[in-house]
Amino acid sequence: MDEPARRERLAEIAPDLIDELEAEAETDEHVLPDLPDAEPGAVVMRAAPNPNGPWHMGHARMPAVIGTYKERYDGEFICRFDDTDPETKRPDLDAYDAILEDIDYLGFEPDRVLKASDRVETYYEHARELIDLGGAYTCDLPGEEFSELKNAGKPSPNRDKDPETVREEFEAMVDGEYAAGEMTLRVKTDIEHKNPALRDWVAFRIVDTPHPREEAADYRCWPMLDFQSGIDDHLTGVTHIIRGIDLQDSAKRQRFVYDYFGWEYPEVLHWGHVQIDEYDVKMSTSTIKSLIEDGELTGWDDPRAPTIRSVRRRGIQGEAIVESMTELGMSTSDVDLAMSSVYANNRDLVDDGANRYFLVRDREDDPAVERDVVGGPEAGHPPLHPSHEDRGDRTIPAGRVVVEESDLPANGDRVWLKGFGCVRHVRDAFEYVGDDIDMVREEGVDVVHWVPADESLETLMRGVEGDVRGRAEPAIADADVDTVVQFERVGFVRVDAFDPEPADGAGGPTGEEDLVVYYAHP
RNA sequence: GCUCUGGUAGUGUAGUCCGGCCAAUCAUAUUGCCCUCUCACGGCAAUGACCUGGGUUCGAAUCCCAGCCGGAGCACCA
Repeated sequence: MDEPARRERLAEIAPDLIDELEAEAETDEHVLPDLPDAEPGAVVMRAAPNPNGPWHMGHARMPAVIGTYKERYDGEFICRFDDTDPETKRPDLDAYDAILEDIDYLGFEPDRVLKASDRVETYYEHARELIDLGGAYTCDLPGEEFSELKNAGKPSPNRDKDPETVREEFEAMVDGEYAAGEMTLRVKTDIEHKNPALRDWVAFRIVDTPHPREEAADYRCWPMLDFQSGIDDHLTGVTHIIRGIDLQDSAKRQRFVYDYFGWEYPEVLHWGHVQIDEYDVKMSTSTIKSLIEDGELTGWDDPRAPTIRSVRRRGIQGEAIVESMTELGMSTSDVDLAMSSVYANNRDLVDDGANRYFLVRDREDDPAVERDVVGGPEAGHPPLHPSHEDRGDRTIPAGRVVVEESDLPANGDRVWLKGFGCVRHVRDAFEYVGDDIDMVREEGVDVVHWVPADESLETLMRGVEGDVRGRAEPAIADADVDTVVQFERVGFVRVDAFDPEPADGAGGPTGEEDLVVYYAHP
């Protein structure tokens, strides 16, 4: 009895059990916990990336989780670029679109896209209001001096300035009358708060370096993340903030501002850092950036880089990443994501569509070896997909063939060239023995992949572990660029290009190849 | 140093709030078997965990205390 039949039968004998079964199946699909106090149709969340480069794998967690909740609660997904530091975390002008593209690849589309650097006037207005409420003061103490006072629980001498002076000095900050480091605007919190991290934090500071965006290049007085983000979350109606544990204290800091304004703070969830196994390269935007600049990596989509673009180029579906990311749950402890989990999800997605081809690898420790085939048909005809015979067969010319050395049988032994037939290794040649499949089924002859020596394509297979060269069967020329195929007994790859241009960095095509593929996973 | 926060199989996760149905769930991983002209897909099975020590209790992964180990913040970064 198959699944639908079983269900039908159950519906006849115990209709109430069916409801129970369906209810269970539904909750099981929710890998992520329910959001606290979430009203369907009234959930607003934001991803707040810093646009300082394309995303690495760790960044995928935010859109994956927000997007998944958005779908569950029919909520809103805001993408807000927190680009308020033109200097130390200087925005990269290409990164805004690069990040939106990465989100799109993951299968989500933000309902709104905002840039903090467009909203500076709004932050100024709220700063003025906060000053009038007595909630902020201008402070000209050097950071180190303030830090000492703060750690001792002692106030800055500027703390009790009257609002008029504060207002004047803040306007002077806005007007660019101070140089970097000369003046800040601090939020008046509780200078004796038991957590030193919350004491009178900086809301605005002066940055001399102009913002790279032309629209924002004239501003010198910039808000700090906690101020900007706190104001924006309220103004854009964010109901649920999801962020990393590095921002654990942010909510506590921002609450002081919310209290001054009489606002209600959103629900907050924190999660730990994600580490990903399998990569040698550290998962950090700046590290990857400098490796690319040094030519160690061929770009953001180099298969050795732990970036979204890299796995995308390898033919891994965004959905596979989203599934793995949501499976990580929402725990506050640091987690390791096993790439094998992404691979397992991806195999599910691509196996059915991936046509099969042969690639004979030529590696130092397992070189490709050529042999003449004596006798037998002119070509082999393995199917394009074992589960879809309707897709037809490939044609692989025999004659002189190439196999991987480790697949070469000892002299006098037999091997089955898949889709062709059984041959015996005799005096450096393959003598055709026949096509009786019982030799495989009952006599234990191994089945191996092979390609013709002459008609095959010079192939470069790029992967996490580095580049591998080899020869692909001619029929792969029928595969479209950008499709995922499976090299039997090797793994899934994405067809990247035919007759590729040479690359400049370390690794990549030399220009002599007929085909470049990117290796996804076994 | 001060302040947060966390510790369930290799990895991730459920269970912890409201103690018993938990000799602990699911996924992935690994191994073996079946299927198979792929080491894919599919099917079956095995492996493998409650940080430690006390306490409360008839009973503790769950409550309490202490300890150990980890992560984060204490920036004019995000």
